[in-house]
Amino acid sequence: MGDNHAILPNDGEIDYSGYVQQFKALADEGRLRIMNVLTRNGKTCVCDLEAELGLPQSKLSYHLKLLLQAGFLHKETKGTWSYYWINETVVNDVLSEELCCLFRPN
Amino acid sequence: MGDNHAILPNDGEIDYSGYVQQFKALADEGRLRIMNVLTRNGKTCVCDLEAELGLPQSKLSYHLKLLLQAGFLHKETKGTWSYYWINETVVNDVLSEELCCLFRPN
DNA sequence: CTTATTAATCAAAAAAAATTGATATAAGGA
DNA sequence: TCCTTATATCAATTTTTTTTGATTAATAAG
Repeated sequence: MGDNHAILPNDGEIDYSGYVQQFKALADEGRLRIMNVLTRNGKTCVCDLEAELGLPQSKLSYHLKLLLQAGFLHKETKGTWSYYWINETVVNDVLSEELCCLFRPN
Repeated sequence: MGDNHAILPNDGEIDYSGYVQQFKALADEGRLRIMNVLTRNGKTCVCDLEAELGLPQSKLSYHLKLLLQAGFLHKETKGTWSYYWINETVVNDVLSEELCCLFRPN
């Protein structure tokens, strides 16, 4: 029990569940491709993602949900359309600058 | 096909497999705990990790292999002991500075 | 009000990953 | 050499995740 307690938390004090959820969300090629398209194109509706990625609608919906739940995406619904875009704050808190342009904007 | 070709690769040009492997490696609480212990303690042998983490040996070996294959760890064998430690270069290329002290040193 | 469109949800099946206990390997010491 | 210790590997099982196709819900347009 050292003085670095506040800086280096002990193993027992850490709640890993949020990190696990985030890394799981990124641990899939389809979802990384979604992140990449949204990084390049900005706010996009599901139907356009469907066209751009060539993914069936229900599959896309499933993967978008995981990314959204992990906090990596924002979502807005307008009429029957749903738009998704990158939550830069969350992405930047997780990913390195080296991954900029690939999965995080700017 | 714009001029930003070199900076923003198109979806089709990206090989995601390495990224997927890396995020999969991090997408597990046991493995994040291993990363955290190694971040805090530096080079450690498997038997000490076993004791510190309370994981059965074959399970630990399995998870260490995944982290090693993803590039996040170095490994050195001395006699019957195997020592693992963080590959800071690779970790830093993937994770944000905010994750410093948790899963990446310094 | 009927029909078409967009997207989310659901349940079943398929695929992938993790756990377990046993066995194998390899080094070191008696 | 024989025994012990440290670690890796293997095969079988269990668990988790993903895929698929169908259904539902909600809006909009005619």
